[in-house]
Amino acid sequence: MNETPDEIIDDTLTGSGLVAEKAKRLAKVDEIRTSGQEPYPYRFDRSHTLAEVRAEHGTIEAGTETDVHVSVAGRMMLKRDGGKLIFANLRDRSDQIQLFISKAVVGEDAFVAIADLDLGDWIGVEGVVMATRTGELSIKVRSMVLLAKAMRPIPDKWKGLTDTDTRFRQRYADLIVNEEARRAFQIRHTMISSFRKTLTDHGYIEVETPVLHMEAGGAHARPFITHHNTLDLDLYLRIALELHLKRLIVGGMERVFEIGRIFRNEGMSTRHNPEFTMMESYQAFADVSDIIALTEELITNAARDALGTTVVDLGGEMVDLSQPWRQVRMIDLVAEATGVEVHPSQPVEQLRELAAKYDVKCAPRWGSGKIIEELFEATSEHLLIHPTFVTGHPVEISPLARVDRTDPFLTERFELFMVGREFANGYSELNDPVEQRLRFENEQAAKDAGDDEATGVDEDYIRALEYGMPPTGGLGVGMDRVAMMLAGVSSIKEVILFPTLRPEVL
RNA sequence: GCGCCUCUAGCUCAAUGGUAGAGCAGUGGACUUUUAAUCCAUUGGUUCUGGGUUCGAGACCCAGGGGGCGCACCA
Repeated sequence: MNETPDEIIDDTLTGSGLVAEKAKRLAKVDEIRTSGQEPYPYRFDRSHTLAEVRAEHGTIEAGTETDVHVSVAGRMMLKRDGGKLIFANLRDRSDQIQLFISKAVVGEDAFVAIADLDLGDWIGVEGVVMATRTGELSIKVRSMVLLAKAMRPIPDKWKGLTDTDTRFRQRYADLIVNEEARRAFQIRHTMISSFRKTLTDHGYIEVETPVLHMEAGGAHARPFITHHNTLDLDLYLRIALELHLKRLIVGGMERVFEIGRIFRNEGMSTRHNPEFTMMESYQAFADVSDIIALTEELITNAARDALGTTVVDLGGEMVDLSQPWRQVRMIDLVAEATGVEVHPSQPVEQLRELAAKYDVKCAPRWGSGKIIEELFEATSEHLLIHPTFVTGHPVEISPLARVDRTDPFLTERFELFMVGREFANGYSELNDPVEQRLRFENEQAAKDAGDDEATGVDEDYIRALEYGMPPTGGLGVGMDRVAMMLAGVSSIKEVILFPTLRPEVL
């Protein structure tokens, strides 16, 4: 190396790779500091969001200028330099508006500073609202301050980012350039806030229960295991919200819900992320029929709030959610699909034979109820495009649900399906502590037999039930899937800001 | 975990086994009503990594890595 450091710097400053680009922008920051300006000021007072500017003045006549002064802030997304006149596009969260920068108005120094901005820089401007000759609403800039210098170039100004790896790893960059990504997360936000409103309107109160569990109960799933040092105790990240929320019903809170992250140590796919968001709600004195009605209301309201319509695209078919949703028993769907009547009271051998016809492989310990569910999944689930409440799940696969008041082999339970996917699950809650203990013991037996998704006996939960839980209806909704449905996307990663990915090799 | 596809400039994409290119971004210049501004000039490469075949590899082969899709898993 016989180059002097100066020569090296000169070299990077004349190149245009990423390293050179960053070096140029760092040099600009130095220049700004040298000139007595602050490249990263602490705050900026804005008078309007861009959407407010548009709402208040969007209709002014082409070629006119108001005397309305505004201060706005955002990221500079485009710049069209015209010698003594610069047009730039400024974007904030709410909207995008054109900036009209005239050398004669801002003066020589400010004009040079603006011309020297890079796409992606955060700026605040003060000026008057106007419309150009072509009618484009603009802000005639009188002064500009840099709010934060961008060191890296933003991705392609009109094709955005397409590489899914980069989009999910660098979500910040995705959000800067991809309008659809911003839209999906706006829909997700509106949906969640709609759920909160519907529930609180019904007298529910929002609670928070532990993420760290002694026993990973409330669902069948492999848990993540972690360790608490002080207690020297292995703990599980929750796989469901259910058991703690029902303890609160025992405590007399009557109507509770939680929207929370749960964790399942299982495969990842377009529909599965290891951590995802569940909404669970429990209502004293209610049964499954009340919960079915609530579920319809929650999802229909969410569509109306997030999309402005109850008509949604379900796998290419436009469906009005405000129409009544179908209810059908799981055993009836299986009978419909196979032409054979099925019931969990049947001998397991009969169902095994039927399962074999449909290529459903049965584990030796499965009973009739579990096989019926597998048959349902193999033959019927994927056909349920329109919203459908599948009801009457066998007792064997529903350890926390109450037995159907007319059929001791079934439970008062439903799962909601749309586009062939499960969205929600609810039931009349089992509140008899003696029966609950028996159900847990069956689970324990399955666990002992090697089922690593089965749960053990939750003694504290039994103790809670022994204090008395009123009749209760409960619900669980996979919020990510509702968001996917409303946003019209086919991958769960499109509605999770930072989906789980393998570590990046830098 | 298995199968198929994919990875080239900051971004979006090209390139019969034969000198790695374009558009945007960047840099220099012209322009006071642009809209992905336009026009002229121009810089920029570990072709994911490591091996191999070949006179010659971005391309073909092997191994590894990231991602996508499908299957499995997910009551």
